[in-house]
Amino acid sequence: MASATIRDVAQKAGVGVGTVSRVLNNSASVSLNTRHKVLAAIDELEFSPNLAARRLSRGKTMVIGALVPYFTNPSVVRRLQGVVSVVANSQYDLILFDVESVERRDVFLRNVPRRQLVDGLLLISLMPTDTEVAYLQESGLLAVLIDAHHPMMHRVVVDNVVGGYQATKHLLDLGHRRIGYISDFLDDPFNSPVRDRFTGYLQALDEAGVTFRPEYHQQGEHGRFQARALTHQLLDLPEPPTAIFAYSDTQAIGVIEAARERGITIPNDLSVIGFDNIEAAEYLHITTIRQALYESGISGCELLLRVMADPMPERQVITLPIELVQRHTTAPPGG
Amino acid sequence: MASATIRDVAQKAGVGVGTVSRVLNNSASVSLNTRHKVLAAIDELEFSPNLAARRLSRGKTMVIGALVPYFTNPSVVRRLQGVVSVVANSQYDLILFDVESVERRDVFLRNVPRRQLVDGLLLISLMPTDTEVAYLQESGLLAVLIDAHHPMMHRVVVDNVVGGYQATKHLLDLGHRRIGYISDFLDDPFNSPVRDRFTGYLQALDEAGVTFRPEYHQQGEHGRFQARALTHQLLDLPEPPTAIFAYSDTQAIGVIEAARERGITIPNDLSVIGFDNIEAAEYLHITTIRQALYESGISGCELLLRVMADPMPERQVITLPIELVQRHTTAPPGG
DNA sequence: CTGAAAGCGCTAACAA
DNA sequence: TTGTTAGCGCTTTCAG
Repeated sequence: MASATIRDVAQKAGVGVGTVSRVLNNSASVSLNTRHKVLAAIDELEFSPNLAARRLSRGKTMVIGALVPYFTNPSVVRRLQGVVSVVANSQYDLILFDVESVERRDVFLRNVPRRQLVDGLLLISLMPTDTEVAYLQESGLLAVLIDAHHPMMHRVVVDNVVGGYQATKHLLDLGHRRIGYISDFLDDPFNSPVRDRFTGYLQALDEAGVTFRPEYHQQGEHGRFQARALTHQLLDLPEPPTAIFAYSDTQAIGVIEAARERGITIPNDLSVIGFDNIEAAEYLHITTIRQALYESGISGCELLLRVMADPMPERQVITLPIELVQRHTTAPPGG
Repeated sequence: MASATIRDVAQKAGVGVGTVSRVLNNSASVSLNTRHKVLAAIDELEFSPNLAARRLSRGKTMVIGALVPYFTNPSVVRRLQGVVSVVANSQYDLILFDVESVERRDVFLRNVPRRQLVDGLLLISLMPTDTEVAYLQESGLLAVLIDAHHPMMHRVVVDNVVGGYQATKHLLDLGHRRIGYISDFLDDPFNSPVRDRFTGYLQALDEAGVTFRPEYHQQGEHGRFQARALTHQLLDLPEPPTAIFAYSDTQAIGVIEAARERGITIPNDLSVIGFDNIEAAEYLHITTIRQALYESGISGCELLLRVMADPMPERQVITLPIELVQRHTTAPPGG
C-alpha cells in the first residue's frame, strides 16, 4: 500500500540513495553490476519515484498546460487533439484548463505562472493582453499561442485576412454582390481572427468595387443558435443578401438551419460559406475555408517542447496554410 | 522572477513560517492581526505557494486524471466536456491521458497509481480487466468508471442492453425483418457496451420471432470509414438488410455515406439508426438512441469527487437514462 | 495563538 | 564509480 521510497530501494540493494537516483535518471556513471542490483530492488519493491518529490527537487513539473476558451467549440477540440497526440509521445503530461469567462481567464493567467504548476503553456484561440504577456514574460513561463496573435509570443497561426478575403472572393466570383458576414463580436479583445477575416471580407468587396453595407454585417456571440438568429435578421432585410460568409462552420450550420426554417433553398436561393472545415462541414457538404486545425495543435505543441528544451529569444511564428474547399452550399445567385 | 517562498513572507511579516502556512490554509488559530500582516506580505511579494512542495508535504496532488481511449471519438469528447465543467468549479486540476492502444493502456494503468500523479482517476469508455482493477484497488487510487462496467468499481452507466433492444425494436415496429447490426469488435475485452447492445438486438429479434442471421452482423474497428466498408458488405449480400442498427452515430454516418455511394435512398430504401446522439446526429437528422453523454461526465466527476472526499466502501452505480430520438433516417421498409 | 524544527522523497553537489 | 548530505518549499507536530 504505502509505496516504497528511494531509501528502501537503496537499503535493499545495499547502495546509497544517490546511486539509486543515478540509475533512475540513467546516469552513465553507474557500474553495470550495481545498476542491476538496483534495478532488481526496484522491481521487487515495485518502486516508482514520487513525482511531487522529484518535481520539488528538480524545480520542473514535467507537465504542460493547455488553456482553452471554450472546450465545447469543435475547432478548439480539434486543435487540442493535435496537442494531445504529441504530448502522448513526450515525457510530459497535459493538464487542461477551460476558461469560459473573461474574469476566469484573467485570474488564470495571473496565477498559473506563480503556482508553478506547469513548465510550459499553450494558449489556444485566445489572445492575451499586453499586460498578461508582460506578466507571463517576467514569470519566465514559456508559452506558445495557437490561433492567436501577439508580437511578443511564439505562435502558430493562419492568415485570417487572406482567409476572409478568399471566402468573400469565392462568393464574388460566383457573381454575388450582396454578401453578408456573420461573426463573433468584432470588438472582442481576445479574438483577433474575427477582425482579420472581416478585414479580408472588406478587401475583397473593395477590390470588386462592391460597397460595404453595415447592415450586412451581423455580429453576436459565437454559436449555432446565435448565428441562426442573426441569419433571420439578415434575411428580414428589405434587400437581403444572396450569400453569407459565416465566421465559422458552426455558425454556417446556424445559417443553414435558419434558411431551412424559412424554406429557403441552399445554394439556389442562398449561398453559404463557412470557415475551419470541422468534421460537420464535411457531413453537411458546406463550402468552407479549411485551416489545419489538428496540425495547428501538433505544431504548437512541438514548438513549445522545442522552446522549452532550448529557449529561443526570437519569436517563432509558424504560419499554416488555408485553402478553399468547395462543396455544395455555394452557387451563383439565383440558382 | 524567482518566486518568493513562504520564508520570505514570514520574514517580511515578522512571523514564523508556520504562521504563514496557517493563514495559507485558513487555520482558525491565527489572530486577526497577524493574519492581516501576513496577507499584506503575501500581497506585496506576489507570493503564491509552490504546488510541488505543498503536494510533497501533504501527500496529495490535487489533480484528477481522465483516461480516455480515443480522444478523437466525439462521444468521448462530449463526456469529457462534462468532466471539465465540474473540474473547473472544483479545487482540482484535470490531467488528460489519451491511450490509443491496448499496450499503452496496460502500461498506463499499472503506472499511474505508483507515480502518485493524481488523487483520483476517471476511466472513460474503458473497461479495466480484473487484474487492473485489483491493482488499482490495492494501490488505493480512487477511480470511477464512466461508460464502462466492473462490479468492483464505482461507475456511471446506461443500460446498453435496453438501448440495443430499443433500437432494434424501433426498426421492428416499423416493419423491418431484415435488420443488420454494424459494430465494433464484439470480443474487445475493454468494450462492454458493444456486447450489451448486441444482446439487446438479439432479444428484440427473438421477441419478434425473427431469426438472427450471422451474416447480418458486421464488425470492425470503430470509425466512419470502417462502417462504410462494412455497410457495403451488408449491401452486397444476396438478400441485403432493409435496416441497419449502427453501434454509434459515427458508424451510422458511415452507413449513410455508403448508401449515398450506391444511390440508395435513406430512409426509403434503407433505414438507419445510430446510438449516442452526438451533435452530428442532429445535423444529419439521424434517428438514434440518445444517451446523456455530457451528463455522464458530470455525474462521473462529481461521484469521484464525492468518493475522494469520503471513501465509500459500497460500489456506487449511477444509471443514466436513454431514449429513442426519432428523426429522418428510419421509415417502414420499401419507403 | 505562535515559533521552531522535523520531515515529505527526491536530486545534485561534494567527497572519497 | 559511489556514498553522504544539503537542500527544494511546504505542512505539521511539539513546545511554549
